[in-house]
Amino acid sequence: MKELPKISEAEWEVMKILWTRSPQTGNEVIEALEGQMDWKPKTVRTLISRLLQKNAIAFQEAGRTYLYYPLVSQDDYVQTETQSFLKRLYGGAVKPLLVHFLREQQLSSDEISELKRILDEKTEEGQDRDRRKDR
Amino acid sequence: MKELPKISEAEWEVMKILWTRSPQTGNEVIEALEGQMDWKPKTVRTLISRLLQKNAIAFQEAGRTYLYYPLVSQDDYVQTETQSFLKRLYGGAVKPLLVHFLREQQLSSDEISELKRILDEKTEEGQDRDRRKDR
DNA sequence: TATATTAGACTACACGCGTAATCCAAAAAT
DNA sequence: ATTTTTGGATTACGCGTGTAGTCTAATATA
Repeated sequence: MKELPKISEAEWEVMKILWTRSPQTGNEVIEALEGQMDWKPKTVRTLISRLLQKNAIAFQEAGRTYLYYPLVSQDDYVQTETQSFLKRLYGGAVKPLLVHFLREQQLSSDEISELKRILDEKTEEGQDRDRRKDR
Repeated sequence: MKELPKISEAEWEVMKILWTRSPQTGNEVIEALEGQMDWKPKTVRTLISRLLQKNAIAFQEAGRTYLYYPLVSQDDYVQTETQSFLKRLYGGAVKPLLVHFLREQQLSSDEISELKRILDEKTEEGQDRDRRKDR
């Protein structure tokens, strides 16, 4: 897998805007963040510049202005970040986190059912793998 | 809940040492990190100082040297960090993360069984709550 | 055409962090 | 007693980040 540029917390907000819709002009991004982030327009433009430098986004020229769009997918991002987060806090072991969350979180019956269904699928795969490799 | 001091990644390594055993002298901490982190002793001492300033740890004097111990619990920490991580990446929604991990991770049959058991418990609680509040 | 506006480029600046080195007083060693 | 070692305090320094402000060239406006 390729190296994803490191995106800071503030930059992340900009990325979210561009992930939900793109391409957008700087002003559109600024507007989208308004009232939500309480940032001066210049601040947003700085963040955009930094994301450009990091190759997290790019632009096409549209007359006198630029249309920005993401170069990395949110999924890739969430994936990698989650991985490193887990490593840091849970020593890479996913189960403790899962246990923690299954226990602590408010989950609706529907959600619980869905999670169980997923686990059932995993059980089958697991047995499959066990047969092939572990025994 | 009280405010937990912000602990950086490097500082976290020091905290882990003190969480597994405390109190410890600076040298003990340095030794415990040796070979694992490739930090100069002075670096570790800097981290210790910063943790003191942040009130993440404290010490008792023992003759000419100090014995350091944590002031915050690892559990509290993991909890808060996880919370803010989730908020940042998953918009606070836990289910997508759970789905993601249940799907992607290698889990043993035993682990899967345990997770299912937990979900079963939740189902009961959920029905309970439903009876009391939702209907 | 002269002027005001504006998008993007460049500059600013303090604070946290990673990564130490230097300084100093007290203890250990000679 | 003098010298060496050492734990802790203080200082260093470059990079990333949050949070903008200034500069400039082009465009919109009067």
